[in-house]
Amino acid sequence: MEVKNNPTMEIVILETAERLFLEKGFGMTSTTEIAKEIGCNQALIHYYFRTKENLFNIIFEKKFRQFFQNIFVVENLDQMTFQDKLKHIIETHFDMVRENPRIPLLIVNEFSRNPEMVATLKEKLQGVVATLFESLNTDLQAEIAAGRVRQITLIDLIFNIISINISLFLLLPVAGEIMSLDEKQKELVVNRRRDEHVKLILNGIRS
Amino acid sequence: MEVKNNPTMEIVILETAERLFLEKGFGMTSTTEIAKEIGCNQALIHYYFRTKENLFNIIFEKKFRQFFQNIFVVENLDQMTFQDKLKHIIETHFDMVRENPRIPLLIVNEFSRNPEMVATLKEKLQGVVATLFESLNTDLQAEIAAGRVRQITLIDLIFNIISINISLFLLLPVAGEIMSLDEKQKELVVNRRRDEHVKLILNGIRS
DNA sequence: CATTTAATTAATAGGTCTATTAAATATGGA
DNA sequence: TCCATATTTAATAGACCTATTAATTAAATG
Repeated sequence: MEVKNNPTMEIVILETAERLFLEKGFGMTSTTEIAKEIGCNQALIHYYFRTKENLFNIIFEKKFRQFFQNIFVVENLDQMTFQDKLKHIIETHFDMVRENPRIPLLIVNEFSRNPEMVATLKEKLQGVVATLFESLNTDLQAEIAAGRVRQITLIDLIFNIISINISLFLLLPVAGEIMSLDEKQKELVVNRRRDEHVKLILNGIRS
Repeated sequence: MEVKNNPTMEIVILETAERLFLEKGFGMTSTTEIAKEIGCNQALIHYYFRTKENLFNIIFEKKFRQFFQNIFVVENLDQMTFQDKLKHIIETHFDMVRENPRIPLLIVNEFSRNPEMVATLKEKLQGVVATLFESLNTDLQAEIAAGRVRQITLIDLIFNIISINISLFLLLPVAGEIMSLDEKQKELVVNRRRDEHVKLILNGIRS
């Protein structure tokens, strides 16, 4: 017996399911539809992943990690000023969300369907971002002590960044429709907002 | 023949359906479940509302209007400074979202299920908020001209307010779970964030 | 080539969902 | 009270969904 390990079909299923789950959510996506999209037999989904729930959980966990592990990617920020660090963090986070605009919706929706899932996953993330946050907090406290930044907790600052970035991509489809924007105009808005987010956060914490 | 017009059951159905649609979304809520929750026969849902889609649309339209018509409730702001007006608007909007924390999720989800619905509804809202925005824009331009506020469009300012307010309530369930907050602690966070949002927006537009 | 294992499909059981229809029950007015 | 109308229920058609099983085809190995 040989381990076949031909992962192509398994990967095709994962990719197709990921796309559909992100587009339509768990409840509105059926294994029948995933199979039809691929052009294979519906039983094949269950052959590889047993249940729809299991398939979803694999994808959800991947997306959850992807979102939270890369929430703030930082390298070589040591010699920057606090302002420049922050600008870099905001922009990097913005770009990450732009590349994964539907993950926040997936997470929020999944949480109301199954809160235990998030509870389970959070334990696996403990300490991943802790070191960055610690270093950032040292900087923040120094800035506050120097009177260059108003009194604010790191958690609030981070919440501000995440909030403003993800809500843009949550709202953009609806806002674009209401304001009758085409794709080209939406792209312009996104680029303008990228600068605006930096200004808002940096100005917003001035003392 | 007499118009019976006993709306109690119709109202009970609407209220129950609204609660379930807000909790679980369109796809994960069945008419069977709505009926079971009420304790009536499932056919009754269809007797009053014909289809699940129709029932949902009635509720969605109501929630959509509720959210956008009251997006900025303003009365007697005339003699206030721009800063105080803005503070008042942010806090009023915050409180409205706090009372209706799941409407944004409903709207965002429904949009990806059926974009035409939002397109249809937007026409009915044209001009509702236009007058407020016009008056606010006059103030904003004056502040910018006076050098008290940096260069920013009204639309970006409004987007900032809506974004920061709604994302708090979108993220709070997940964030609360990740940070292991109980209901009491969550309430404290919400109150702290209310002040933080005012500071962030007001500081964030300083020149 | 023959045989074993893997991948894929066809068929289907069992469940739930939406929507309809016909029958039963309640209600209000003459 | 009796009748007409409104409300509610029981029953069910028809579709789709998840998951399993058995049969078929493909691939690998000796």
